[in-house]
Amino acid sequence: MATPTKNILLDEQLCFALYTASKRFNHFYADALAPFKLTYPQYITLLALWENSPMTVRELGSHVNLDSGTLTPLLKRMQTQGWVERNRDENDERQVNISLSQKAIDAKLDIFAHVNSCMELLNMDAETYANTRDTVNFASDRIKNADPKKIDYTGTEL
Amino acid sequence: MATPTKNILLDEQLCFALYTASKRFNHFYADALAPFKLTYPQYITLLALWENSPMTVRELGSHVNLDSGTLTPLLKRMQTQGWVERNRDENDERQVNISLSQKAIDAKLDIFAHVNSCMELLNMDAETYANTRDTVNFASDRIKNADPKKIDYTGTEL
DNA sequence: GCCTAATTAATTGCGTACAATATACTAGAA
DNA sequence: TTCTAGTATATTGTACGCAATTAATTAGGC
Repeated sequence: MATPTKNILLDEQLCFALYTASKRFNHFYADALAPFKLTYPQYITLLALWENSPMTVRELGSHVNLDSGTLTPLLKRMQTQGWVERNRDENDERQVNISLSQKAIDAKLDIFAHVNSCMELLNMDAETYANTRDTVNFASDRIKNADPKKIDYTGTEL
Repeated sequence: MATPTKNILLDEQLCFALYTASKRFNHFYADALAPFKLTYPQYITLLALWENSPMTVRELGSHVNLDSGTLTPLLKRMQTQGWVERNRDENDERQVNISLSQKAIDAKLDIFAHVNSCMELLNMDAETYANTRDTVNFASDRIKNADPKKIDYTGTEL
């Protein structure tokens, strides 16, 4: 007798919970960042740069987990809007150094204050917030280290 | 004396944890679904249809949280690849009914079996998996109900 | 110095996401 | 019936996200 295949229900999937929550946060930040005309990926790019500027495109990408295919056009838009500057490295012309503009340096505290105000709407105490984040990061590590390419497909040909 | 603004560090943000985990799952499923030439959004569309077919575009969208701007082209690609059929409703021609193709009905158990095999790579027992999902969904509800448009920006003009 | 392998960004192509708009159709009021 | 408000999908425009490729530059071996 064949082993019955375990059913998969959409609303029970962790992937779908993460996918939905991530999109909702994207929408949340779209509204929260509207006064600054920033998108969510642009905001996390600024967060990374506020911690460490300048960085090469590669370094920046390793912090925000995005590659040059995403970052290059994103950074060009941010440059157009005056948030960052892009300069070829003088010593190694393969590299492009991304640095904060004065506007970005000046706006930091205003953005932090406004985002912090918006975050209070979540009604999550610091402990719940931290526990949730740690739980997500725990799962995230597991996902990162799993490689489905190792499992070869043995079912019917398409 | 002014209140000091609370600092915001990228790696401490729940939004970034969710954003990263969601992207990693997307990558995980890209590999897991490669034998079937399905993307992750296409897969959750199939999950919804396997539970209930046919559905109108609108009904489907309410299950997977996507609007027609995303679904219309996605469903056209899935139709081209033989996963779904699209038919105008005879009674109400505004609606388009999306139904599973025979190929999708036949492939269901093969896809479930392969995805389940891949999921074992996560090394998460059922309880941890369920707790993580519930924790994410709890936060997701909070994010959904928060509306940053209610907070007006009082900082410096841009 | 000269050739080759490695490194870094940029580009290309495809597939989402979603706001805003347009189009087609339906149903209800006058 | 005709006008109108509402509904359902499609289209348009902008911005990711990432695999794959290309182009430019650097560094290492000889």
